[in-house]
Amino acid sequence: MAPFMIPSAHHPAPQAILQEVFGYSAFRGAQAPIVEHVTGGGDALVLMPTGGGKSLCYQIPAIARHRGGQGVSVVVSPLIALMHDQVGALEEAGVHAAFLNSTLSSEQAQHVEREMMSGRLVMLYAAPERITNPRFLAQLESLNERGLLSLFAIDEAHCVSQWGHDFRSEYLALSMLHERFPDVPRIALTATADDITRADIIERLKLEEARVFISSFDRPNIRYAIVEKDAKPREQLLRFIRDEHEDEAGIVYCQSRKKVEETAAWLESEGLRALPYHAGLDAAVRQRHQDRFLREDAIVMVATTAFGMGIDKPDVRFVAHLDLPKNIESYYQETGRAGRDGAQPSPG
DNA sequence: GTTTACACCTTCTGT
Repeated sequence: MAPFMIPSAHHPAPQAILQEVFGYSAFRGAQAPIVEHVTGGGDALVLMPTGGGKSLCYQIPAIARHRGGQGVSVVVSPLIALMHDQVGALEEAGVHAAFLNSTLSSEQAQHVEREMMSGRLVMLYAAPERITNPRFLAQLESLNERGLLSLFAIDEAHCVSQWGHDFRSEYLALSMLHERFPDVPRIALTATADDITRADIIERLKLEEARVFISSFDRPNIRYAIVEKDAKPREQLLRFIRDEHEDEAGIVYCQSRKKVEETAAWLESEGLRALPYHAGLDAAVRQRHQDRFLREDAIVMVATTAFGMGIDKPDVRFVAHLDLPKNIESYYQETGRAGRDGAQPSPG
């Protein structure tokens, strides 16, 4: 048997949870020191690329601390779809997790709140708008007074920097978690963080005391190429797809909804299976297009930035940008959706 | 200059 980690006085060994709950025999990369640090009550900022196993970095501490009698971990998540995915996977693994969001009926929400307030729940997922709501904060206070508020995990923490300043201001209000619950440890995680974003997350979330864990962001199977636009960029794109990615799945990013629709329609008229995706489309249409992209082969998704977070398709073979992304992190984040399976793609 | 999402159960009137 491999050497095992020495469990702390109060928590079961993380390694045992990894094996028993998730079925893995060993931690990858920096997971082990992160899990140990957070389980022991330390704050952390985790920068780990797509596919690096970020979720386990807070889920295993949450389980360990719950088993150690420390109660409920609260996970801040930006999207309802992400909450559904995570909670579904945890329940399948036999972990008592739930979300609170606007898709629940009031009866369902009350049930989740009872599970939370009793301390039976291991992990509760919610959006920052819910977390910073006064009624919800009062519930957290009550939980904390009884020693049953175990951990805050801020998932996709680049949203603090990306959205907090204008689009979703509640992201900035998350700093209150530290002020109101100074003894509850916090872990923030993201796959996107250059120096500026990282400093902004630390400042906005008041994570100055947190230990920072930075994994390598090199994705060796991704090739980056910048090509000068010629007079007809759409035809250039079509040649790129036909010549280099015939019958393969890929994503084409455009800056505006209008350009998404025009480009998708044009590619389709040229015989490709292309679908548009942006936030102005009907929810049912968005869902249908996303499902087709995930399930079928060789779909080209033409999208705004609305498409991407939480998309876990292993065989995306190219990510093309018809317009320049706003900044380098956006570009890195968007191209990062290619080649999750490790095979050789070639984004442009 | 564009594009990104969550949550609210809050009011008024005439019968």
